[in-house]
Amino acid sequence: MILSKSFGYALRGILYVSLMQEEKRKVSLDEIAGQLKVPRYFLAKIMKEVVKAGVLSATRGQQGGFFINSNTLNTSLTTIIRLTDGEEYFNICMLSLQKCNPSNPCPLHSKFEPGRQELFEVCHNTTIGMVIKNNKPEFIKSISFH
Amino acid sequence: MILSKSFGYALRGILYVSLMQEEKRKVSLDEIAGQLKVPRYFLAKIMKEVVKAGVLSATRGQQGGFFINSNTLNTSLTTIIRLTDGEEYFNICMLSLQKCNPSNPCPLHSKFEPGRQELFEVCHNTTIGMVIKNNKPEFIKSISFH
DNA sequence: CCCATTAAAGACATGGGCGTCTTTAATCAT
DNA sequence: ATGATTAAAGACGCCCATGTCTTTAATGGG
Repeated sequence: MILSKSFGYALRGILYVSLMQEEKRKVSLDEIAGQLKVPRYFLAKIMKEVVKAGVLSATRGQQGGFFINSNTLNTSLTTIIRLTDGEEYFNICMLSLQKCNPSNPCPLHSKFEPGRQELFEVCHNTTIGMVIKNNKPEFIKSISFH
Repeated sequence: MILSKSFGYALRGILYVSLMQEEKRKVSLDEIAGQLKVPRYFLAKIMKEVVKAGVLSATRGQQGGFFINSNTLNTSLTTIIRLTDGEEYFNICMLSLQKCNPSNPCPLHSKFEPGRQELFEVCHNTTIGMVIKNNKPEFIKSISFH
């Protein structure tokens, strides 16, 4: 697995809430999990972190739920990866060598660098808002199919 | 983790054996694990698979150990990844969507494709022999440091 | 032939990602 | 106010990658 399952759940959850927000309504955990066919309780944990990080907002109680805030659409994929896959994700050596770094590289460091850099750039330059922009009719379906 | 720890252990083990082979000698598991500072018993399991796949050869008994064969230097990184991270590694959707594929892509499929392709190409086009070629004096050290 | 040595094979333990359930706290409709 | 609804928080279990140990089988030295 290049990225964790948690990342997929988090991103899809955020995208779903952002899409629904066009209708100015809050979205409950049950709705998200149901629509995206994602394990409800597990998603709850992840969404809690997403809210804690300020990427989404949420209120409890009747008519409560998740909703976007001023950060949401500007959030980059790297921000989400940091939440779900850890701060160090982008620095871990492909050979799992702790001391590998640009100034003390492993034998494959330079080989892997372009691909890793490309993936990082894409994640860094892609925001939730940009993904939402490409608003195909089947968008919900495309993040719901199992 | 982009690639498993097992991949790092396998690759480093294969590289070590290949380097020692220049002195025409077999290498024991104890030597590999000791030199590379890798969990001995865990490495044993991985090396068994490496031998079973034909990437290295091995004999038991006194003066036994691991040694290279006609496949070793031509083995690509993708072959090793297939052993340690599974056949499907290169096809898994970044959002963990099972039905995501080029003809039914997730919203980020095309974004991730160039980076993934780059990594795949590098792995596919890089062989053990090519890595050995860049034979710096500190090569052993570079795959040994923890 | 016998024994030390070595990889192969299999049993078992651990840790973290993943998943489920229960309890608590907040919010709103009534 | 009260109760239904909702997210937050925490306890618990499962599975698989990782790691350890023991037993078995093969090989070569003496």
